[in-house]
Amino acid sequence: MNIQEVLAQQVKAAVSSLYQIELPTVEFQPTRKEFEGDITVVVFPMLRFVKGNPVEIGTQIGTYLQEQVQEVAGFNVVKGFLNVVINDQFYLDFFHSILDEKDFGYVKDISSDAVMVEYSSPNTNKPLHLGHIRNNLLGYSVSEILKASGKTVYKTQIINDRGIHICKSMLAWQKFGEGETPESSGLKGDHLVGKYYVAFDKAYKSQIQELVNGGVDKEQAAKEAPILMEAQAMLRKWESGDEATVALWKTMNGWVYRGFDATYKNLGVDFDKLYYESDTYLLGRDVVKEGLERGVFFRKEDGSVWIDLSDEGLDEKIVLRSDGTAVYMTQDIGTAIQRVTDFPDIKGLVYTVGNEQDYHFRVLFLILQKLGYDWAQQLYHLSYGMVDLPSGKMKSREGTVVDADDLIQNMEETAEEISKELGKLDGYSEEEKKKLYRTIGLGALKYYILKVDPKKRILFNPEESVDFQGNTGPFIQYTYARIQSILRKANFDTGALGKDVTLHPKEKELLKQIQLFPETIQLAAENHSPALIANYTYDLVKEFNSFYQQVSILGEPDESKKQFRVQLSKKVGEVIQSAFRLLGIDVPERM
RNA sequence: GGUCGCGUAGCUCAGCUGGAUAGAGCAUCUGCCUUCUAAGCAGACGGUCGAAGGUUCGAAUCCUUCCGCGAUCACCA
Repeated sequence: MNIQEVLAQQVKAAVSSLYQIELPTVEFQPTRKEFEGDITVVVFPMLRFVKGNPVEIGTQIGTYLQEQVQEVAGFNVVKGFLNVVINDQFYLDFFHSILDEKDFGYVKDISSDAVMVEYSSPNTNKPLHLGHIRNNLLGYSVSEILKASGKTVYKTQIINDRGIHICKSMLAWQKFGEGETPESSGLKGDHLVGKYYVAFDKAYKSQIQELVNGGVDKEQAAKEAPILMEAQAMLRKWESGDEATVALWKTMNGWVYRGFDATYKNLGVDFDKLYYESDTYLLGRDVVKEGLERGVFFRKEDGSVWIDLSDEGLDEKIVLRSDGTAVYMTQDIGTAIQRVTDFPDIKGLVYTVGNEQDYHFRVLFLILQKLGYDWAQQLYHLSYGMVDLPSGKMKSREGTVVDADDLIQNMEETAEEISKELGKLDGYSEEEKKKLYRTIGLGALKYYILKVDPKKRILFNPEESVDFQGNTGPFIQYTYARIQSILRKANFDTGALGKDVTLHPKEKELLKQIQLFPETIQLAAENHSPALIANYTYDLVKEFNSFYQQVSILGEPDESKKQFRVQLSKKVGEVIQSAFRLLGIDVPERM
């Protein structure tokens, strides 16, 4: 039981004993640094039940607590704030209780109810960029956080492997590629295919211009450009199963998948189950037809099928085209149902998709509810803000993107430069160094993105790049490395570990912060927010560095105290590692 | 135009279900490496929390209106 739960009961008991009144709740907050105390009881809300002067009431409750509760060592009252001092023993007991616990803070008995987290879900016509990185990091991290909070989690993605966008790359490759392959060009598969996506756009634009110069109206030119019409024809051939087209599609998608795999591996993300749109794009149609019979949907005169959501404050939305083919929404209905069929233990789905699709997911969830699926109550759109550049939105076809692979490589190179300047890596082999640069570079990038509230849009300035000092990944990794350095030099003697040492204020602060880890994980899981983990870790690390600076660990003459500090440092290291694992960030032994 | 989101220090961000004098980092300026890693620590400077009303003992936080930025409202995905 943490101190807040203990005190809540005791405060209620105090009020009951002093005033014969039952309080429904007690409000707490951490005591501000400028006052003495560890936890603060806010008296104001009690005034609704207990009439009187807040300072007097606070003092009376404080006196009661000090007399009756062994953990309470003292108190003071400022205005309506009762600051309670908790004795060292409480924190020491807490520390001993978690000393040997592995993965402290993680929930160990995993619920049989599962959650499926979808993330990444790229189109297969171009390489991944910074926007995808945010998506991947968020999805992966939220998955890990949900696991640590006690859920079974399946990570998945839906690969958008069909459609006009892919035909554009295919067509451009046919026209301008001269048989180029990843092997012949030395290009990564996704980059090669992306190159032809850009090539298509260039040709398309110049054809439009030609038409316009020839006197054609601009809008019409955009529809009639020959290369676009060719692409549309190619899509029709693909849908009719034309062998040559399908073969080319398979070949080029294969290149892209190998490229994606490399990037995913680089980023350190993975998936338990993949879904391909080409496999599932027909599935939703049956459901829609069935829903039509049950009156969930209605048919318009031209044969198209719709749902009326005006009762929910939304509009009518199409779910099937007049020619009977599936739209985006149809596929998503089918995919959701397919997933629950494949994994019957799923009680919820988390969709990691940008906030430009907020409306789409509101509609999707409503439709699934109206179709009567009980799990539809548990759907969550993890909506995140776009990553924009100072020049504006990233657009693959115009080449204005920060490429994922390039960015990762840049980060590693920056880490290498800084490491070399600092020159602390004597004795490391080239291989070890390389691995370390990766750890640090990726750590900087991942932390930079994950520490921001997912809802907020990120403005990424490549010129200024990502910091390595202050509230950053490397700062936290550095602290971890420092701790490991101490542990390498320390002799462990748990027998000498004192159970009744007097705590230094910094030690107490550290223990308080460690104690917050389990609830922080729960909070992060409820809010689907890795940012809460990042900020927690930062606070812990700041606290440790301050401790490290003020208090000598290995130089402490009292063996009992020294052992305590060594063990405390070790625990802080473990929590840093556990927390960073939730963010998908590695920690180094040295740096 | 309707709907949704965002607006906190020069910049990037915290601020939990309303609570004490709104916190960090970067940048600028001071100190601290003969002692456990200075990617660090300690400090200074920097704020009409977009604006105005309202609710409350108490508002950055809740409500209303307005302003700014973004997204979205397709038989595209």
